[in-house]
Amino acid sequence: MAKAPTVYDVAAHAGVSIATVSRVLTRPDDVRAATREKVLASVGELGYVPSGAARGLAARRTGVLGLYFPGFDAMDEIDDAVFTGVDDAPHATGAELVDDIGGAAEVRPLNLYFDEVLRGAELEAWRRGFVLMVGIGRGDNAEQTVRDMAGRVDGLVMLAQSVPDGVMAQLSRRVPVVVVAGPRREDAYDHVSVANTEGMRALTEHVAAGLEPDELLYLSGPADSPDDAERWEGFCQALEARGVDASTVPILRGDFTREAGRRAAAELAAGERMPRAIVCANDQTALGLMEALQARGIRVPEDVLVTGFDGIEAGALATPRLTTIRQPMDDLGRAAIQVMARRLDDREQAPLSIRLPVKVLLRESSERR
Amino acid sequence: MAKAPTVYDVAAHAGVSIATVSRVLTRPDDVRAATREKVLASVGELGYVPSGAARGLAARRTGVLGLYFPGFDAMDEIDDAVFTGVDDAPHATGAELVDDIGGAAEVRPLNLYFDEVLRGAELEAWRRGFVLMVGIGRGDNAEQTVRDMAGRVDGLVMLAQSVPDGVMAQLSRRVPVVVVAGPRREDAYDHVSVANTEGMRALTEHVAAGLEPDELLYLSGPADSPDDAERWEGFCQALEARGVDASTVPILRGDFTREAGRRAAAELAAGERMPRAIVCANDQTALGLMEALQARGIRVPEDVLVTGFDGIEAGALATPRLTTIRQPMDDLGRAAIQVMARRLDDREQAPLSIRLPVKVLLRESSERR
DNA sequence: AAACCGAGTGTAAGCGCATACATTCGTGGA
DNA sequence: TCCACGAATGTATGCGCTTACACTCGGTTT
Repeated sequence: MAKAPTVYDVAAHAGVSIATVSRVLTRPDDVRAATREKVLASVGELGYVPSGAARGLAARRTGVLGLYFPGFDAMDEIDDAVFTGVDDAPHATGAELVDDIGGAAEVRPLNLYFDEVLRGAELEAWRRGFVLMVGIGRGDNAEQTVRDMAGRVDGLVMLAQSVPDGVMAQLSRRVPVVVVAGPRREDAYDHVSVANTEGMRALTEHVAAGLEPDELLYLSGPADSPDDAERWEGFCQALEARGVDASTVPILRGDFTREAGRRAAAELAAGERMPRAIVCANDQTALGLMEALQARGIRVPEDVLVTGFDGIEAGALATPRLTTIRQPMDDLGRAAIQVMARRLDDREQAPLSIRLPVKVLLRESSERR
Repeated sequence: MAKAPTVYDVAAHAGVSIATVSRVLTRPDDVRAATREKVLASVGELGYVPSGAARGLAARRTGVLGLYFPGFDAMDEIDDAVFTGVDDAPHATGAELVDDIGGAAEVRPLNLYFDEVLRGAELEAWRRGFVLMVGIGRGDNAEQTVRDMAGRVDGLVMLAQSVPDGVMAQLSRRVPVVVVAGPRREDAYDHVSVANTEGMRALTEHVAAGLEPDELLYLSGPADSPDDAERWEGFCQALEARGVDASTVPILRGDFTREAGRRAAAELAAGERMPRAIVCANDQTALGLMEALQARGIRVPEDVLVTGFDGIEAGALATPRLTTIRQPMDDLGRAAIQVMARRLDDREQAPLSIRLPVKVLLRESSERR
């Protein structure tokens, strides 16, 4: 790795000017075939790889799109404490036998979310000749991370609420910003989200059919989640379409974790009566709830119907399988990149707001018997 | 988004030279406190975000690390066909009710692999002040993708076998390369992998204890997989340590898919006798095998023990829960970045080869009753 | 008081490419 | 044969930074 060759080296080697080398690499058709071959041969021989930095600087476009997610601080601190890594154990190797006595792994929903959106975004970016840069906000320099990214990309796709509004406004002065999964809001950004409200409304209409309002229970997510707000809105719409005042329906506040579902089960078991159907704001909570209910001898769906939201794999593997709403997370990522591409084509057009449809998956956990 | 401010704008606004602005941003301690405050105020006021391209070009370091994986071509073509996206349905929204009659989703192992490694790598990169760029090789311009990345990063972490050796050699002339999960091999690159062999050896010793060689069966992966080769090696070692010639053990060749497990079950059911224990080269295959065996009335583990390799979540949710080997994929990503950081510190040091330990998770699918 | 010193700041030279513009080449028509 | 004109190539500039080096200035040292 002595010293990477530059355009100058290639030009000299091929006996042409650097402009010709550059053209061969960016618009090959502008160069005579014979010249092109000569240059390409030199490129191959020297192992020339153009500098992205120089390209970006000269062309004022980097060909890179950024994908930024907020992270959970707590999770990373735990990881830090456990990990020893290369320096501590350079020769660590071997295998340890462990009697795994079970307890389902707590899957972190945001991660799954992240994974799928990322995959979709990467695919679409690739199709359009972009490279993806990913960043997860962490700790108090989260803002620094996203600023860094903003300086290196042609456009920034951000999960909603991942940075303060003021910061986002500043970043958007430098690069176009597409907001993913945010609340419906009138602002200057392009938005891509899923039909949270419509999905929950359809599911609720199905599940609550024939039930009195007080036979229902809504197990919510954290109060500051726009996702939860939209789902709750859908829940309310379904009831109000039947002329029911949604505020009469009992609600239990959770936080999207499995544990929240377990707590809710405990609370319900201790109370005087059990609802006939429990609509949960996400799958993790619904799974925790089912598990804890069943542990107390309460049957799903015979005694109580349970539904979730997200469509995580564990829901399909649970017993009974969990009725839920599948969000097309990978499409979310793809759509975000598509919207970004459109924005980069024409920076003046009015902000776009895309809403992707969801699928309500009816499974055994909500089956009337 | 009129025109992004540059150092010159900030310098003029703060009444200093561009060198001072640059210093405030890169080595704040070299600047008098009063000056620093003045500059930072201007930065804030103007919403200045430094250009990564210019920085990279001038400093000869980009602060970006690349993570490159090969992809499955087939998978992406399918996605393409299905996806409509923004342009086709700009106002698509709503919810569709679907009776989900089941059939476990086929989880694509490489994706999970990718997700976890990525997560670990991102975490470690962040801790060290790097940003991550991700790329998945696809189609015939896969080489172009990775070349592009190489031009934009300070170092490239690549999954083994993702590009031809020649290409990798060329790339490594430009940036340091760390190979993840590759075969043990003497070459000029840094390597990070998991203890495939040791893990499979430990598991086999446990499972095969007290069994005759012909009561065993090995259900392998594809012939060209270095992972499979290493696992097979561990399997053999375990037997040979007991003085058994591993070549006398029956073997069935699969390809890491669930379907391969189902096929194997059919084949075994049609044959004259059933082994007492089946060691599979990965979890997907093991799960497909268990499922198809049980569908034929063959009980696991009462009639036959089954083990996997990977530690995917579905294995913990299966009935019975699948004995397997958990690879620390996220640690793999983290270690790769650590090794890269070390390499960037000193480019002359001898190539490192790290091997991370695995955990053998003993669960019900291999429990003697 | 002269010479010296170091902290703080400014000046200017690139980094490696894309591209506007200038120049040369090749070709066909007169 | 010569000229015109488009195609192919070369020249030169600047993208927005970092950084080596030069410079200023107040405070020491002798």
